[in-house]
Amino acid sequence: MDSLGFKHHDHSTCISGGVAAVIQSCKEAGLQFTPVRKRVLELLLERHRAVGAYEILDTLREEGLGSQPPVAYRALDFLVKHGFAHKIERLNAFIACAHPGDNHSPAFLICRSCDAVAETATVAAGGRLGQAAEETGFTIERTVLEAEGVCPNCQGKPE
Amino acid sequence: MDSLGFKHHDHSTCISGGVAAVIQSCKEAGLQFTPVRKRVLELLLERHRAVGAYEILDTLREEGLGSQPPVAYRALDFLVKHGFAHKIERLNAFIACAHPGDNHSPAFLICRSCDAVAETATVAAGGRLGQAAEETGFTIERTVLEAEGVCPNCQGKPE
DNA sequence: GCGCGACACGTTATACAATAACACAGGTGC
DNA sequence: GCACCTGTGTTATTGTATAACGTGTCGCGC
Ligand SMILES: [Zn+2]
Ligand SMILES: [Zn+2]
Ligand SMILES: [Zn+2]
Ligand SMILES: [Zn+2]
Repeated sequence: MDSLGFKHHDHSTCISGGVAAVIQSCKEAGLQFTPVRKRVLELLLERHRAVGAYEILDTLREEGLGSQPPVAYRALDFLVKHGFAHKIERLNAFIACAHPGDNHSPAFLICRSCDAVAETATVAAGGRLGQAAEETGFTIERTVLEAEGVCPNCQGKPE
Repeated sequence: MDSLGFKHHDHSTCISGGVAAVIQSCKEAGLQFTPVRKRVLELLLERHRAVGAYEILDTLREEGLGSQPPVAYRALDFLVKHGFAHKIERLNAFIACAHPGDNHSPAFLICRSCDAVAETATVAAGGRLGQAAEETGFTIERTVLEAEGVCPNCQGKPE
């Protein structure tokens, strides 16, 4: 599975493709894909890993697109809200979505050595937990599923 | 399942039992269960919900057990490291473990209305995600599984 | 007894993450 | 013009977490 993420790939098409897909989605949904939002999405796609809000903000500041935290957070909130990016709770950081457009409940594999993050899909309230929830009458609305470990490229590396 | 957590129960035994179990574990493993660590565990058990580090710290300060953030974080790190408590990444908060002693990979049901948190068990690197990881050669060491929704007691409540 | 390392604890300072609150600017509909 | 909505700019503040350094204590080998 290519989109699973630890492989090398043509990164420029990865960015342009991602941006194009989001432009399309916004057009269809009547959302405003403003310059700040676009730039933040590009930054996430460029980095291709989880990025902290303040790292985003530093870049925006250098480029004159905004210098205060709310600027970055508002753009990130927009992207997350509409499924174009995800927040990695474990890292308090953000990453571009690997399959924008789909309505999905993502899961992540996080490498603790190189910080790479791969997105994959889960069954919405699936498996064991969904079962336990149903038994007790708990209604699941959203799940966070993040696995931490070592990616194939970092296997065997010291520390 | 009683330990799943949204039901009423005898809370005093819940605390004393939890502390006793941890004392026992520490004795066996040769760990130091110091006053600060004990008090923090008690606080988590008393609250019986996710508690922020600074809320813990406030109480420690009132009781003269420490006044600076590292005091609370060190105790919490100890408890988490040895499986006596867990961090809820989604809330940036901590909760006492419901089955201390067992070596387990916990999952949580978080009520967005009343903030109750129930701990349940998962298969270690289970299901879909474990499969995807194996296929790509990713080694999972730890998983975060947190479901957000509405608990049975809050179903139908306004807002 | 003495030196030493391991570990817990105390304290200062700082970094990083997130939001509240208010002002302003541009469109759109009437 | 005017009300309304959405996005942006800015100031200030709160919340979360760690770096770095010093102190005290205990157990161990000598
Ligand atoms: Zn996604
Ligand atoms: Zn890696
Ligand atoms: Zn547990
Ligand atoms: Zn509830």
